[in-house]
Amino acid sequence: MDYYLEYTKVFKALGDPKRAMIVDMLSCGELCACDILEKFEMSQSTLSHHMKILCECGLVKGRNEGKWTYYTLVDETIGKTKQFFCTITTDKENCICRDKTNCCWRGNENE
Amino acid sequence: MDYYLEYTKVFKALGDPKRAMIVDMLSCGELCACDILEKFEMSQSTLSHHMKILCECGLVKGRNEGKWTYYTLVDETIGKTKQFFCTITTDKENCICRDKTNCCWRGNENE
DNA sequence: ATATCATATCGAAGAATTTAGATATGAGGT
DNA sequence: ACCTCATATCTAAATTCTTCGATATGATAT
Repeated sequence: MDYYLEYTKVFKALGDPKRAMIVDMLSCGELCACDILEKFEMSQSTLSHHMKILCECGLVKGRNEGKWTYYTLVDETIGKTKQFFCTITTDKENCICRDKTNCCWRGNENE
Repeated sequence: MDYYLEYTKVFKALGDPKRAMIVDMLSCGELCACDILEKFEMSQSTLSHHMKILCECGLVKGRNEGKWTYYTLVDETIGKTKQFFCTITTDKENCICRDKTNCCWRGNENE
């Protein structure tokens, strides 16, 4: 069930309004952590934590330049996530609802 | 910031692989709770809790018929959520990154 | 080499989420 | 009326998330 897990990580990352807002900010181009921090009322360590979550799910990537870290959105992940969202919300031949086994999700056994 | 909050609820709901899988199952049409429960290794009360979260964010709605509850996806929410996802990941004139005030997210003060 | 700046990591507290068992509700059947 | 079935709600334990202060790291400037 890695398939679901991969994309639910992205959704979980976007499930926090501050992180969704950070993504929105990055949609117009690269920003460094300090630019983002300026806009929010949160500590530097909290922002760093949120950026890590956004990076770990693949939605954002960081680039170091001198003492700064610049962040950008990752188009490929965005595209794949849109695709995933469409897939799970659209009728289809090979949907899990037609799978007759009763084990489509059993925790971590297949990870 | 109700705008972000509204959709981040949907993402949070989809941020659990079991719930994403339930949505996938519903994509081919209405199912009752017992149909869904059959496919998963989870207790009835846990499923009921997950269905509540999916309903509360507007992604799913329930319909009672006799002793059964039938669930379906809500197309309108799906469409709006796609739109939101596109908006926050696409460059745009009125992006919050161009908003010069430094208060775009301050917790609940505007709710 | 030392000081400063930007960012990351650690550690801990509090809040929220996930889960299941027990119980409640409400519809149907006998 | 009573029993059973499907689902919801309550409660509580375990886990995960969020946040921040303190500290570490690593780059640049003096």
